Amino acid sequence: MAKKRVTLADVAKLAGLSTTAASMILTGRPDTRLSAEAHAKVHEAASQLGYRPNVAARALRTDKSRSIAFISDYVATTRFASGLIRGALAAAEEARHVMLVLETGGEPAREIQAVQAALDRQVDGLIFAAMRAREVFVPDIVINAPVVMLNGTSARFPLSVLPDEYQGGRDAVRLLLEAGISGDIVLLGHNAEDEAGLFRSEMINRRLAGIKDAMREAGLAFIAELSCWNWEPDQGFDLTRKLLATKRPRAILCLNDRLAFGAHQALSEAGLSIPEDVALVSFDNDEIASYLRPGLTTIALPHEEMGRAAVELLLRPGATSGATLAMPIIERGSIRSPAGLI
Amino acid sequence: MAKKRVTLADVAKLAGLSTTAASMILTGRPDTRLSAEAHAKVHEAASQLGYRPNVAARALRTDKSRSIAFISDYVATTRFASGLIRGALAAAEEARHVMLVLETGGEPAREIQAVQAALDRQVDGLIFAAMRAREVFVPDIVINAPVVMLNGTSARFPLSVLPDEYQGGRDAVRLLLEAGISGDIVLLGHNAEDEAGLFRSEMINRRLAGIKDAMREAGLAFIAELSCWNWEPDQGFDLTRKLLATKRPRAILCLNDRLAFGAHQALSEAGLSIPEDVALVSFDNDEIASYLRPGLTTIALPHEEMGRAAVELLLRPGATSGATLAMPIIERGSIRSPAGLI
DNA sequence: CTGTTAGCGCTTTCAT
DNA sequence: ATGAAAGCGCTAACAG
Repeated sequence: MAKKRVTLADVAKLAGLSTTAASMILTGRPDTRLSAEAHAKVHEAASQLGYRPNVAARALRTDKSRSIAFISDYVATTRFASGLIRGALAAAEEARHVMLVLETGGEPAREIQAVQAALDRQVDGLIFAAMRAREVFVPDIVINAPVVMLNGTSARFPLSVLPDEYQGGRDAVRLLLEAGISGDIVLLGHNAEDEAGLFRSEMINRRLAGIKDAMREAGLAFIAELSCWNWEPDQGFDLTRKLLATKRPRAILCLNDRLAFGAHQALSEAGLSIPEDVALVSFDNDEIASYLRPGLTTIALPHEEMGRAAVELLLRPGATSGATLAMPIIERGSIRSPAGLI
Repeated sequence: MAKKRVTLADVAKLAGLSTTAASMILTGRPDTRLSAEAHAKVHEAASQLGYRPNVAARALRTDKSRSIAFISDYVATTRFASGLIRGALAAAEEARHVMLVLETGGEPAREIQAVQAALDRQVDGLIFAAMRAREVFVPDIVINAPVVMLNGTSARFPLSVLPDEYQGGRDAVRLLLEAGISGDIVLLGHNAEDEAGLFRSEMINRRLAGIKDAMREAGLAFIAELSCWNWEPDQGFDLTRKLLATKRPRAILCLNDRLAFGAHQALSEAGLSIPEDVALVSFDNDEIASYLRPGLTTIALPHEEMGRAAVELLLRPGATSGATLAMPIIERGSIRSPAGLI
């Protein structure tokens, strides 16, 4: 048992050639001109022996490990992460790279650990993914490898992959307008402190900017702006219920789907029907958006595409500018229920 | 720029010692007896230079890469994956290992690719995580490293980490009984084909076995068993609505939270209140379980603990038996609303 | 066109 | 108690 691993030397010996020849043939270097016969023999020997190159040895020699690191603050806390990882994984696989996943919890000490762990393994590049913050702290370590920021930005590293929040904001308003809604709209989730530049400020500011510009251009203003710190269903519920005590909105524009979920609950409880009495739009395309009845019309965060873009950017040699990805409009039935929509 | 990486030789030179000495001191071998002075000098030099060992080189020499592979069929499709990954990541970090994450989509070709990619990188062990299937296909490749199955089993590899579905099933019934419910219970999600041994059969069979045993022991029988193929909210909704046309259950035991979510919608629509009119219990502790009003009482899948257990098992030298983890009872308000429950 | 040689950075006998 | 030297598996100069 524990058969010794087959090495390049074994292959070369079986093929009756030197390891050099075997190496060149197997790595498929174009500039070399070995006989077709040699090629055949080496490939034959390799597959017969089940040869697999030792990546550690190769990395030692070439400084290329065919692996990248995906370092994120949180991976499970938010449903966002999995889409990001999935997309990144798919792109890495296509490029025949392997991905190390590391989580830091946003703690500086763990960030340093993570970056060093990755660097110690000679990764070919690093992705810093942000689930929570927008401006990401990247430990002050010399990083001799390409870096791309995913869903975040950093002063040190210019390459970022971001969703087009501004346009997303505009689209949300446009959907309402196109459904013939021209007033009595409330905004749910606006938070003054965000605008002041605190928690996830940039991200939300862009979204908000798009919303407000579109509203202004249409000559509209919100009849109420409900703000809260925590964008969870219970907040959406409470705020909406309170709102309904004094106002009767025609539409509620929610800053994320979880808030919309809570609003949906409050609306149902009040006997209001969606979308006839009040329409709902929101952002993210959270899983719950499709669970509601009617389904939530939402401006999606293109997580999978973002993950994919980050890896492609990382692996493209001279990449010089990042990517801003469109947020797809997912129409379900919470604004209007045309034939064919759920 | 692009300062050359500092190597062990640099440290040794600065310390005025041989690389041998530096190596022994830095790796902290106990059996060697170098002078305290030598220790001090080497450590001093290392930290001054910011020395970091090259893991690839070390792996080449020692056959230990301090990395493990996490190979799963699906990572993003199910909300399960992230908990599993998160737990595994935490345990790996504590053991100073790094984790490669690979996704196969359950396709044999990709499974082979993934295993080889991992093996090529000399991983110290592999975890096969199953999100969909129970019995996992592991490609027939010689794997000279420990393997543990996570949320699945394999004929080839005996070490598995599984949730205690049987006890979980019993607990669900017990909760109903303890709330004084003693009849008119319906089972939602039972699927005859599962019992026949198809899709995720084993997992569900154990859960069902626990439920049925507990029911029988209490001298109870379901007044209806609603089966469906796809355990999603819309199915739960349709089935429950249909049920309500002819029967008035006192409780619905749902085989997962998404089904319960749909049942909840149908119940609310019918003007029935939870838990007073009908109680709800289910399984998984999906995120949505906490979003509902009242919150769903559910038997949780301990994903994070499972991920953690898998890594610990993998890294423990002589591990010989797997782990079966308890499914925690998460009491919210869908069976009864005692003071303090949401 | 092919083979020999010299390392990549590290650990580990084996001498001293 | 410490160091010289060999070698893990591979690739890249350089000869032949």
